[in-house]
Amino acid sequence: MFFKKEVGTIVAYDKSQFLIRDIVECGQLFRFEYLDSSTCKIISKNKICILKDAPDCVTINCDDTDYFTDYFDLSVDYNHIKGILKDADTDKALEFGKGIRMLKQDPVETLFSFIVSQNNNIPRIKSIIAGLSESLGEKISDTDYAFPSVESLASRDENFYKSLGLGYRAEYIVDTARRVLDGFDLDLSRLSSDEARRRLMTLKGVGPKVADCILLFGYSRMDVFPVDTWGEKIYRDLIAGDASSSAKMALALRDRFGDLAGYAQQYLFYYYRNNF
DNA sequence: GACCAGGGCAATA
DNA sequence: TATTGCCATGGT
Repeated sequence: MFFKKEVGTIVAYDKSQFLIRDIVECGQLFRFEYLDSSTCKIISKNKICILKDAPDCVTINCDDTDYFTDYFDLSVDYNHIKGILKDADTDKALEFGKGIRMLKQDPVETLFSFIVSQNNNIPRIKSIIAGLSESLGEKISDTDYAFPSVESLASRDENFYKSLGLGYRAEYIVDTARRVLDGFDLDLSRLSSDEARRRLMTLKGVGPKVADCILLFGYSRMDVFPVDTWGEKIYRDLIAGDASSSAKMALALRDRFGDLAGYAQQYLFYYYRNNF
């Protein structure tokens, strides 16, 4: 155990496996904002936390310490996981992103966020999601808004989302919001990851890569390995010199890392994206 | 002013 | 089943 809960604060003591920068910049999260060089605000669903970096620890200020203890996956020892994943191919990535936590994000927020993410860059994804939240989300502080509910997302039409800069993804948001309201079951707990992936892919705007991101970040399915342009580079370096179809590359990478594929993917993605 | 971005869809073969 | 062109928009 490397954390302590107090009233309104969680203290994470082990900075060899908990670093603000690695957590927010490794590509899993879009709702964060640096307040100064050592302070960062994260909004998840309808909850806010403030992370502060200190010499020997990181403090997490929030109203709901139980929620964020789970959110930051604090009961898991990531140094143990890194020990299992460590080999000549992963060594540098594990060290580079040593402070990563796999955030347990809200399924609805993850679903819509990663529909927005397709063929898009991270700064623009962040600004679009901020716009969605400000225009449709519940106000939760003087300056902050919750991620919109499915009901509010379904209440607007395609033109509204185009005006927010969503482009051709506008219809995906409208269609998916209506599907969920119409009874699409977001409880995937009884399904295998392959079954869950197939079901998510019946939603418009959700293909193999986005489905894997939703499973990994929204459902804590660690046996998936989302493959995008960076995943392709990782495949070429670690598995084979030539690229294959994204489905086959994802399968090969899953096969290589097994139940820890999702962790491996995050360390490798973050390392590749910042070093190549 | 290209080129790219945490890709997916629909039309082809 | 596997490939190909297109898609809106803004960051770099």
